[in-house]
This record gives sequence, structure tokens and C-alpha cells, in this order.
Amino acid sequence: MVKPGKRTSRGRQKIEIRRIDNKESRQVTQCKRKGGLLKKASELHLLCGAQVAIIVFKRRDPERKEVPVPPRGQRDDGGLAFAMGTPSVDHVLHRCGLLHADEGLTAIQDVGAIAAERAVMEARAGQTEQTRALVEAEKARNDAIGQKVLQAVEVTGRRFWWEVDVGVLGEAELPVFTSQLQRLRDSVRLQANKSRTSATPAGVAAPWLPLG
Amino acid sequence: MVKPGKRTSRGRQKIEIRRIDNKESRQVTQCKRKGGLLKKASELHLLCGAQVAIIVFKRRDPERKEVPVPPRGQRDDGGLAFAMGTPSVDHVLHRCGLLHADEGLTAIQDVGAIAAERAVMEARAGQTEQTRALVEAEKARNDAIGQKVLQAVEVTGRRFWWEVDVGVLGEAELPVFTSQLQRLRDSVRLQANKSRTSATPAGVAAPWLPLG
DNA sequence: TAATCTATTGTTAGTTT
DNA sequence: GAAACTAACAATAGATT
Repeated sequence: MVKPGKRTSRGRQKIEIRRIDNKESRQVTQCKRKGGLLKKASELHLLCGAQVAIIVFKRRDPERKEVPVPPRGQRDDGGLAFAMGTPSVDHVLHRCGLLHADEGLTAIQDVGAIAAERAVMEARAGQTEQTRALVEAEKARNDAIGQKVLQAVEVTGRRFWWEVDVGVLGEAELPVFTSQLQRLRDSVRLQANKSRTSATPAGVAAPWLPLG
Repeated sequence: MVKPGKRTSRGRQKIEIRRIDNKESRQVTQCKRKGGLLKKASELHLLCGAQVAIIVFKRRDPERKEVPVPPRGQRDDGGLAFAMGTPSVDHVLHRCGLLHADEGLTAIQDVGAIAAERAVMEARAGQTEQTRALVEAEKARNDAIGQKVLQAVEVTGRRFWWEVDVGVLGEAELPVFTSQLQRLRDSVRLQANKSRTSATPAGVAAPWLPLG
């Protein structure tokens, strides 16, 4: 309950750009601004066609000991790292020369890209009766994709961006390109829970396009 | 000359988030928004302590053939790629497991970090008479660092982020962490050309701190 | 704890210099 | 063609639910 005439909010306040002391506020701000950063990157990609990759590592608590870099081939604990890319992180890294064809990622990358393209097409076509069937078809295909990825990781014994993306999916405000593979599995259920007026929110790059 | 009473500018207009057709506008927007994106990343780092890495690849003209991934160990043509990181791109990548100690980058990384720290300290201390001498000392040291980097690249035959950063230095609106090594070489001349009221612009993360 | 609200700051599209 | 300008849009700090 708010008194009449009393402002319900002071609105946005000017802040100094330096470490936020309060832990909770810092976490909230990090969450908000991380989302904003990804949105901006998404817009840069859509407006100008630039390929963008972003990685965010939350800093661990100063009280705790610094956790060493996880060994190769081992999955991250999740939630501490976040990565996104347009059209995929791999794509950008590949162009930079950090990933090479002989590392065995090309095939996976291609399959993932196709899956994402299809998902985008479906969303653009609107939420029709057909969509549900298409999503189901994708689901089956993505299971196969997942198998291939796991195989590749096992073969190379190396942790790829692709895997990192999937690992942090649950914490991401904007879904990551590669995480669509997981999202697709749940999209049918999600559609039942929540109805949207627009199938394609304006200003979100295709790789992150929500499917629900 | 503007007529009295006539608005000198329509101000910001609402736009749809989709590819900008006009090539010039697209380029301008890319430049502006890339700067904005880096600033946001910088703020996220400073406010929340998160480690952030961003890579932006401009898309080549559709008319041209797609240029293949440059061979290993070869420098990019420059200006097409842009990378930044807090406290360094390497640092973030290392935590993600993409760079390993056995790849021989650790030593270089450390030296670069020390150089950047010193540069920041100098800037924070203000533009004193001492600064000039310090910058000169850094210059000599950075030449040595450059040698080490070149050696490492030659040994591994691989192109590192560090090298990419330096390669795109000339086009970056906000200086990249590693590019400070090059900037330091020119800082003495720059200081003579331009005087600044504040040595440390508020809201810019240390890794990009202008030295002039 | 997380989602919503809103006044205000911060970013930027289009214009001008 | 870059840099400065400015009005309008977009993001968000703090409060509230």
C-alpha cells in the first residue's frame, strides 16, 4: 500500500561505475546488465550483420579459494560461465582461427546451424498448427545431434564452446544459439503453459529466438 | 545555417531491429553500437567483477566471395575482427579451457598483464612529469614483450588472441587490453597533441584505459 | 527469492558542421 | 567522411509486490 501522492519509486538513480559493494545488488545488476549486453550484441548482429561472440565469467567470491581451470573434457559446474555467438560462438571462433576443421567440430557446427535455421523459419512462419509437428520433428533430430556432439567431445577430449553453451542454458536470460537444441525438447510443453501474442519478439537475433 | 524555430535535429528515431539496407548507415551504426557494446561490457566488469570477452567480426560484402579462414600463424588483414576482454581476452579464454598452460601463452600473458597494470597506475596518478619517464621505460619493456610474443607464435604456429588484438588496434574505438602495448609507444607524442582534464575517464574499465 | 514498476539516466538515429 | 549535436528511445537503479 502506497500513500496517495507519494512516489512509488525513485526511478533510476545515477551510479558511479565501480564495484558494487552490496553482494545482492551486485548479483542483481550483473543479471540485468548481462541480459542487456546480450541484447545489444544481438541487435548489432541483426542491424549490421556483424558476427559477435561474448563470454561472461562471474567472479567467484573473494572469500573462496580461486577454483582452478577445469581439466579438459570435463564439464563446467554451470552457471559461472556464459557464452553466446551469432550465428554461433563456434562460427566466430572458427573465423578467428581458434577452431580448425581438423578438430572435428565442423560437422557438429553445421548440423547445429541447420537446426537453428529451421527453428527460426518456424517461428517466423507464426505459431500455426504445423509448428507443433515441425518442433516434434526437430526434437528427434536434435537427439541425434546431441549424440554426435558427445561422440566428438569424447574423441577429442576437449571442451568445446558448444558444450559450454549447453551447460549454462538454464541460467541464461536470452537463449544461446546452441541451446536451442535443448529448448526445442521442451517447447511443446512451454507452448501449452504460456501464450504469446507475437511469435517473434522484435529485436532479438534469430539465434536466440524463443520458440514458445 | 538553420532557420529560427526550426528543429535542428529530429533526434533519435525508432527503428526496426533488422538489417540496415543503406551501406553507409549500416557502417556508422555498427561503429556506434560496437563502441556502446564494449562500454557496456566494461561497465559489467567494473560493477560486478565479471570477466568478459567479446569478439566482433564485420560481415564482408555479399558481392565478394566469402574469404576462407586465414591459415594458421598468419595475421588477419586487420579491421575486420575486433576483440576485447577483462582483464584480458586470454584470461577469460583460459578459464573456459580454450587456452592451456602448455600452449606456451602463460608467460606472455603475465607480462602483458603487468604492463597493463603499470599503465593504469600511471594514468590514475595523473599526467605528471614522471609519467613521461615511466612511459619510456614501458616502451622499452614492451618491445621485449613483442619479441616474446612473436617467438611464441612462431613456435606454436598458432594465432593467439593476443595477436588478433594487436592486429586490430588501429580501428578500435576503445583500446583493447593488449593493445596498450602498442599505444604506449605512441603515448608520448599523443600527450603533446592533446591535453585532457581527466586522466581516467569515469566508467571505462582499466584494460581499455586511454593513456593520453 | 524473483518478477514488476517507473522515474531517471544513458544510448543513439538522424542531422548538421 | 569524421565529429558534434540533440531529441527521442531504450535500459535500468531502486522500490515495491
